[in-house]
Amino acid sequence: MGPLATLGDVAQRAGTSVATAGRALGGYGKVAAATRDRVVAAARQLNYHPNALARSMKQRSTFTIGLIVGNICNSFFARIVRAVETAIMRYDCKVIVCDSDESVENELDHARTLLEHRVDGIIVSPTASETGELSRATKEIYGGRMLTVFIDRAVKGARIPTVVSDNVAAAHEATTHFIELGHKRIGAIVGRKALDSMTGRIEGYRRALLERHITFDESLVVDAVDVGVEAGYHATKKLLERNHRPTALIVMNNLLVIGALNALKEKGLMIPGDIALIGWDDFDAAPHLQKPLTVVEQPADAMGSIAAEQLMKMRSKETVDPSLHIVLKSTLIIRESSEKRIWKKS
Amino acid sequence: MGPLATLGDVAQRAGTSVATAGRALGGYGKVAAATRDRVVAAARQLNYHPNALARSMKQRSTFTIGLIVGNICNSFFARIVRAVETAIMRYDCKVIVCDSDESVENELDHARTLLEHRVDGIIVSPTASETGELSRATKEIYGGRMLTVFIDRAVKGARIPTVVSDNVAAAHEATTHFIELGHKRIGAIVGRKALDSMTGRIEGYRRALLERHITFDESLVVDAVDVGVEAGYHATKKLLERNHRPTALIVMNNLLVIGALNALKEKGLMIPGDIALIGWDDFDAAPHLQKPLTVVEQPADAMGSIAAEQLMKMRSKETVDPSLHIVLKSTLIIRESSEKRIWKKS
DNA sequence: TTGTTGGATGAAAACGTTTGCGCTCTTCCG
DNA sequence: CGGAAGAGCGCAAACGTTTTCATCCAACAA
Repeated sequence: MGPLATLGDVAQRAGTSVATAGRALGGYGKVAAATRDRVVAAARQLNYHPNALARSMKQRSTFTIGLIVGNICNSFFARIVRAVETAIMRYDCKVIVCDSDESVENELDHARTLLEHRVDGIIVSPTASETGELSRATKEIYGGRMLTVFIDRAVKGARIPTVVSDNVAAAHEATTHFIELGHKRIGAIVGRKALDSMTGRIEGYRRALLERHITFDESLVVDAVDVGVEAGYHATKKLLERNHRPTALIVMNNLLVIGALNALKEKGLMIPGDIALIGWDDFDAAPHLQKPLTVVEQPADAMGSIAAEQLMKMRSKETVDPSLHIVLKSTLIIRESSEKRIWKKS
Repeated sequence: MGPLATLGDVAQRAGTSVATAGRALGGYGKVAAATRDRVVAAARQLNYHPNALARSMKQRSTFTIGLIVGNICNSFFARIVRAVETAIMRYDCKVIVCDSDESVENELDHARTLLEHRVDGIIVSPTASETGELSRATKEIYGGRMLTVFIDRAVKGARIPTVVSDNVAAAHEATTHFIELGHKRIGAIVGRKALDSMTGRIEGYRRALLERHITFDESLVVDAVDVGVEAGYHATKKLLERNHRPTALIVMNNLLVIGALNALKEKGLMIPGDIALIGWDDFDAAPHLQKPLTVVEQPADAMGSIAAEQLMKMRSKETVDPSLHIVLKSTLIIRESSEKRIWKKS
């Protein structure tokens, strides 16, 4: 199981210098056809595989980018990962995927590691929403030395290109949809209030209410604090145990909505009879739920590939305006969980 | 945005040699406390981040492993990814996740790339089931030069440690469950027949039938050829259009079952009244489907962490029997999609 | 005083590539 | 035939670490 063959070994076997062997295999510089053949044959015999570390050191580029997402088990992020990978592949680059588990600390750890590995750039769905929380990071890593693109979430005050979906508009549309169905008490479960994407969604929700002259009741908006199934369950339960229960509920994240379903089932509430429901981010099983789920669908694929392309632009020295915000439209997919119902006098 | 600070820069600023600076920051060798402080201060001022490439070159270890899975969007694999990551983290290693998209070609491309990056080892859910198909790969990469552990699927004839779940037993249990409910015509949708995991599941299904003296009807087993939602849809449709439709259906993969649901809905068939259903791999939404879905749940977390630990053992020169097969038990989670029903005389 | 430790340091060699430079040799033009 | 051009190739210097080895110096025992 000895050590791997090196360029030196190949050169020796082919009877050339290391330089020529490198040129023959690497496709740079000039080599005679006959020499190239000898080298290639030798390489095959020795099972030669170039050492990417050494190459990267010399070339000062790793042809690798990093991608830090909140939680790979969230299908929204999984789709982003795939989209970024396929987009990046076209530039002959690789992607290192990291999972921050929605913790600022992990996120920075990963960012640091990626920096140490000298990736050419990173795409991050930032866990914090204010530069304050990651001030050292922004100086040290994001935008300091590292080409960075933010995805899914913006960071206030950071001068970094960002690709997001239009959370305000989407929440506005979802809320209006409920209002037009006659709902007046509309609850909202948000992930972490502090996340930029979440504040946008709350804002859209608020605006839609005000527009239709419904007072914005702070107590109907519950912060699940965490972004996960468990958190969604507890937040929903808390909301349902209020004395005057909402007739409709918008759950602003993929995993939270599962938790919400758990809570609703436990309470024996019917959808949409007792309470109507809108989730965030579509998923394969959504049309097959007991009541097919109405969702706000974010363009995950487009977000991923556009972010990747921005990063590749920056990598090729094309300057990209650091205050660039690309905002993509979400769409409301209406299914039965928010369908019309007959109102008993309330 | 100039180049990153190097150890040389730090040494110069601290007034020491490169060697001492390295010792101070790297925690190896002996340094006087005072010197260390000077170096650390200098490093902080210069925002020094060690170059992992250079370090790895010298140390001949990257503290990184590769993980190649079939499809990151399949929640079963997503869970494996997470499990491997958390397990590997305990060894101060990183994980590079690759998505083979269930194609042998992509898988080998990724394996080669990982080899070039000199990862310390790889965990692979192999796309092919026979050494034949990846003969070059097994020589060049898996088991050739690279520490390898297979996960989820075994490869016949490959002498490589493998962690799988007991597919035969699980399929046997699921099928028997159906038989005990009175079903006699039980259909099966498999992913790619050639996949080792799939042959195991078919075998378990077959044995259960024979045990109860039900003839094994080849035409009830449909190979979806691909492992994806679309493939599941087409395969199920094909099966349903047979003249004598089955009364129960086992769908042996996470994504296929969604496709099956699509097909069933399109045909207007009720679950379990018209056709009972068992899926493979649990998912968050499964209990909330129109009819909560009975599934075979594989221990994805355990598989991931055990595979990781095996690999780490091998990495630390501990010899691991290459024919080691670790087989973990799956469990049948019974929900309503396979519940008892009243039989009209058939 | 002298010899012996041993801790702290620096010089320099590796790790495996890529690449600038210079050398040789052929070819081709005037 | 003289000389320019340029293809083909090798030497050696990088890239930024870690590590071996030698050196220096203080401390200490004889």
